Amino acid sequence: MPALLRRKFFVRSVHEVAPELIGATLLFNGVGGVIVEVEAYHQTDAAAHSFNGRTARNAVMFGPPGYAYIYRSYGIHWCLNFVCEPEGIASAVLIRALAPTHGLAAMRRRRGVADERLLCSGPGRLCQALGISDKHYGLALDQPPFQILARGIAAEVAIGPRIGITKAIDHPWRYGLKDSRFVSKPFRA
DNA sequence: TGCCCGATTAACT
DNA sequence: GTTAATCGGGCAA
Repeated sequence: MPALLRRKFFVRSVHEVAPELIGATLLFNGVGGVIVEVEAYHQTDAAAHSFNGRTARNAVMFGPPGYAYIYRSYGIHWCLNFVCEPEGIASAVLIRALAPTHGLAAMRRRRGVADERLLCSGPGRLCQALGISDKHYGLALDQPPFQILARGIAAEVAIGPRIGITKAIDHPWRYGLKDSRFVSKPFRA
């Protein structure tokens, strides 16, 4: 059984942590899969929610690393982030897609679709499939209901520009598992 | 208080 | 390819 990722794993630059999360396994109440797509957001990055300072919504980003930052997107969806860097840097990694491996039946029930590729291929879909919402804001990532398992072998990581943002669009801070069918959008070769 | 807009998704043509 | 759904944050007034 692979090692559980501890708090210390997240006390580093988002640009170091994000690619290392590719291939790790994320479980929430035992439901989840292999992380195949993430994006890094640093406080000095105009696209980050923490860029304009601390607010009620982003407060957990300004606290210690290793906790879940969850926010409402477009008034409809929930999105999950892992807070990184030493406390106060206010940076996080957005979890964008999983390859489902655990609890497929629960995911299909919550999502209302059968196709594996539509269960967790997108940040909003992933949260719906795992049952993650604002109730879980600020929870520790190294304790239940979260379980994050280190990847066993090195993963081939694809890199590209981030999706769905209008600021700082040129930074190549999106990371994916090379050739995975479960990413939300393909990476350019 | 009012207004604009977004780290999205699904259902359209 | 386009667009509606839906609501809290952030800022102007």
